Amino acid sequence: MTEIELSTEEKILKAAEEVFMRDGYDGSRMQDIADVAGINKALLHYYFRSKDKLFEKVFDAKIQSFFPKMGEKFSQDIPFVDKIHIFIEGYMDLLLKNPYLPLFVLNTVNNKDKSAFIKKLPIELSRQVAQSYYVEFKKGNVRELNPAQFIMSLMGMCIFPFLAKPILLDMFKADNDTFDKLMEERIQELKHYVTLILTP
Amino acid sequence: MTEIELSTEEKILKAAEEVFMRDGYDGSRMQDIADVAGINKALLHYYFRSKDKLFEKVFDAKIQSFFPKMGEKFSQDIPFVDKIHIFIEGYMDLLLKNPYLPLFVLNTVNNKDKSAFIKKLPIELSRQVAQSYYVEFKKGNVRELNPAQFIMSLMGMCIFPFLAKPILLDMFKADNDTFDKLMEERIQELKHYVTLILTP
DNA sequence: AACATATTTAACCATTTGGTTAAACTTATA
DNA sequence: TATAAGTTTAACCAAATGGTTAAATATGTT
Repeated sequence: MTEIELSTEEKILKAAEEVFMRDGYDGSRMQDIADVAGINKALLHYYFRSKDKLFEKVFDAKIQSFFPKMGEKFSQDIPFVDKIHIFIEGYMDLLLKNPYLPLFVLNTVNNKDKSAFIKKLPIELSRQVAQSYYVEFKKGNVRELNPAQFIMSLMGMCIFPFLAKPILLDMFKADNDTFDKLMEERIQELKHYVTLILTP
Repeated sequence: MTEIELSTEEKILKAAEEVFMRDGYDGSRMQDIADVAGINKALLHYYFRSKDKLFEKVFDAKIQSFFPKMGEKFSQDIPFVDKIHIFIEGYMDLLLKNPYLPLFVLNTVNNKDKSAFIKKLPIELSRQVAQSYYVEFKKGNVRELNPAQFIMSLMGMCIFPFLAKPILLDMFKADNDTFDKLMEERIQELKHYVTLILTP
């Protein structure tokens, strides 16, 4: 295990990500972030002027690391159902590596002071999916449905377990590993569901 | 329109519900709740000793008003698919009347200081659904699947649009009424989806 | 070495916030 | 009407919190 020395700026961003993800914007304390980063509070304000600025940096970084990967998938010239299967695999994989991200993003867009952050989300992606659906529908390869409703369902099915994770852990008396295994299983189950929904 | 004079306690609970739902626990201010209730802060502490106590009262009241109605539905002796259809109708209806509730509950159970609140949720309901599924599966009336995965999907499909509402409003350039109509439509669409998933 | 620049810290400040106190006002009841 | 109990308020308090300042310490450059 080679210890790589992070720069102070990187240490701060890493700590801020951890704390903001765990405690939310309002629940996070600058002192807390400083402690986790192993520095003091004034240094935090030296690097990132304010809590708001720091939060925006963290949010941007997470979004950038998360969504772009998804976009490419839909450019490929393969059947719509296969695209959705690939989406499910890729998305669930990202969620397994970033289990707190959904609540983080949803809280941000629902926060009265942070609703402008909606503009940072890749909403074109959903249009891409809808367009891709219609192409395939005209070919008679998929059942008739409202693509907007389908996308909401798809997202909901993928994301929900991560939002409700504490409830599920309690319900199944499970630990993190068991949860991850359940999510791995889930990938197959969801692929099955969407096939049933989409196949004419 | 007959104006009904609410008691101070009722006014406080109503205001607290509004503020906690909108701003979350950490984002809510006792002064804010007092203002909305049209009283002053000391009176708030006279009726409900602390922010924590008040929050718990609001949480309990919302949970009580929300979940019990769902339980009865599964006692009826009708086909499993019909039970799920009735669940979708009832649940979406409750969500339309309480659009902020999902984020409120999910934030609460994910909050490090509030995870004990998980115990207040009706997790037996999901066991009831699972049991109901197996009875029907033995009769060969439903496809083979993992009921836990199915329930997560069902909940996710119902809840997700309400969590992502600000994003959807922006995406569709829609207002609240349009959103509600989209959700009414969604009831039929979801009933269709679960039929496809469950029918052998 | 000398100088400038970047980094780090302890001490401090103003505001916000949950919560308290003591006094005043209502209401009902003996 | 006197008294007790419940209700309401203004003023206050201590702790927490985001943010600032000025001085100290490294680091690199000439």
